[in-house]
Amino acid sequence: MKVTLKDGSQITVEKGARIIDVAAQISEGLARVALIARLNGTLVDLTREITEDSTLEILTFKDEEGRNAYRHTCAHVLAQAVKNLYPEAKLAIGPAIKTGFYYDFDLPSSITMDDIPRIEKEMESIIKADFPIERSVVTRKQAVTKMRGFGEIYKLQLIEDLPRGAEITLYSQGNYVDLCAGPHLMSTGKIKCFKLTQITGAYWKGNEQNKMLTRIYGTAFEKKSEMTEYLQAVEDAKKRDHNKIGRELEIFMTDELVGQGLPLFMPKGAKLLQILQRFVEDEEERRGYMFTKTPLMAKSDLYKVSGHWEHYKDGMFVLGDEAMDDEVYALRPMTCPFQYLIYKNGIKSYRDLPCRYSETSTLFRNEASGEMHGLTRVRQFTLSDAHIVCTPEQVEDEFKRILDLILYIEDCLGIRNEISYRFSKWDPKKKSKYINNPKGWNDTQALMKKILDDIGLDYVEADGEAAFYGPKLDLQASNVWGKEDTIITIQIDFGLAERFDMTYIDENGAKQRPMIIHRSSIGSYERTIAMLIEKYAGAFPLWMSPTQVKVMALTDRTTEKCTEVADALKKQGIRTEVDLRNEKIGFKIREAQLDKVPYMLIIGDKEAEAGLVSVRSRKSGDLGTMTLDAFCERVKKEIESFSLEN
RNA sequence: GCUGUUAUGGCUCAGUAGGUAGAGCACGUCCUUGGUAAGGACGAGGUCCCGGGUUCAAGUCCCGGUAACAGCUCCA
Repeated sequence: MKVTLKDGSQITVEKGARIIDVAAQISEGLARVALIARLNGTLVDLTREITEDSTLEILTFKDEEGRNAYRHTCAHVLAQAVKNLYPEAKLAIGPAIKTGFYYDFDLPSSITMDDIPRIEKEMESIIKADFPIERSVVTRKQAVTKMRGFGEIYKLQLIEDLPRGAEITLYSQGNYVDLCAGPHLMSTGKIKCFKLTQITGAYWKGNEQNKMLTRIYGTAFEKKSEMTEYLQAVEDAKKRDHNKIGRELEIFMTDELVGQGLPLFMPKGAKLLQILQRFVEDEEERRGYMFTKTPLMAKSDLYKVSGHWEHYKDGMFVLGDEAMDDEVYALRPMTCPFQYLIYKNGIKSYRDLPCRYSETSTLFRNEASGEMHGLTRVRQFTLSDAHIVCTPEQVEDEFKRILDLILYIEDCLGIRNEISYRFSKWDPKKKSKYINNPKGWNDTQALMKKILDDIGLDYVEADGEAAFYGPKLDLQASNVWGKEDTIITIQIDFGLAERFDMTYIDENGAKQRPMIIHRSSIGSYERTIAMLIEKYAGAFPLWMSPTQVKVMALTDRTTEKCTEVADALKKQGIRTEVDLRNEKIGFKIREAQLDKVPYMLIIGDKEAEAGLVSVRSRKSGDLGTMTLDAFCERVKKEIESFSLEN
């Protein structure tokens, strides 16, 4: 048999040779690290035999697929251990995930982290026993009989869900048998090190109508050092958690008297928000946007026209009871309908388009109580929102302009590398969630795809993530917990212009239907600030630091001089604070460092006499003395260039 | 919303076995006038999240609520 390897080279093997033997034929070292293989494009176990001329790629822990098989096998070891310790436990599913693996169980009684050492110990002994892992292909009937025999009710449901004609395989190791597509390692002893990290609840099949099962998370590595490093990195990431340091740095707080998902911005946070808002609004104005300021609530009638009442009522804060014949109002969950009414105030000509309305818009969304998280998921937030009403021919150019603005803002914030792009489409199977106009969807999605491909954006497509009125380009970022959130979105709306009967008069005097693009530029200030806190661990770039310079007196002989210097800096527009307290300079510096103040100016008798300031940077420490003018120039240059260096 | 964990001075946390509470930091006063990440002394400060229950007695045990955290689900 001829086997073609990944590098193109060919080797000859005996018919029926197992892949592990082929690996050994290539090199002893490869056979040692081999985990699974890709045979003719399919992932298989190393025990699979070669029966025809084939292409073969041996996969190791360095390959994503190899790593997944390794961890998936570890999930089976976990399941075997749980079954040994809790024989009544029922198995659900147990896949590998990005950071490790999990397995879902239906347990007779709940377990806690205190039970973990026992389970880990049992896993150790399973690994030590080095059970060979065997794959067997069975008929549907055999699979059902076997799983029914074990009382594995969830596995039976999984078998039912398998499409007709699908190959059904069982994997066994010792006394443990699992319904599983594989592939797996050759034996349980191949697992070198693992750790169970968490126990939580999770719905069966991810559906909240179903029973809540017990999910045990874990991770596994080939080397202990790699695992320690990974666990340490997870710990370190948590130190950047905006929800922790955002409170410590007094950027925001919450209070149960106010309510869930309603953060209070403290002076530093409010300053940061103002800095970002001014930056965004100035840039938008430069790029041809007009600003509106519209009400935070409206009668339900408005949302009935827009379709939000039908598609989104549960997410709104409604005031007044329709059943009691009250006039019903609702806090606005979005800005669109308000700006559409402004557009409709007067007849629009094609000469008025594109019409770009922007608003720094406060919105209210009644998120479920378990969803709130720091500043990233809140019930009231402020979005840099805009709606561009344009002709169909202008959509492409406008879309590109929007993306250009967004990329500029990302660069200034220094977050461009943190962001990935998702093209969110509708799900034709869930028509009730969307405006039911398949042609509209297809046309708009095709247009959006063309634009994205033209720009050459690297994006992933996602079904069922669209807005109810059109497809979106979502800019996604992950937080320190590895959870992904939408930071910014651009949406092409083919539905609402019709609902609101928005028109423009074309060059021939005929009424036409415009297209609308919904977009944000910096996203919601809350969520973006959360992201910035985590990105910079609270040490914001100079241009957005709430306090840019702290002037501190060495002794009370220099208080006057310090005040003078601070006033001069403030006059230049540099955000400055003074520290005249009766404390040692080391103490004041320590406090300013912990506060992440970019620059500290220290003024003692020497400086006062020489007319200089002693400069310290939070990043590089003591920079020596210079004139105040020289310092000002340095700071201003850094601010104007949106430098991310300091 | 669901599962689990948690809730004690402004903050971070102790509190043993049910017997009305402690530390460090922060805060105030005083001493100290110090040169690039914590000088010293003294002092003030607590409805132990809220509401019920058990008990002679509840921060501690039980029930309900609220809020925070993690996961699930959701996120126009």
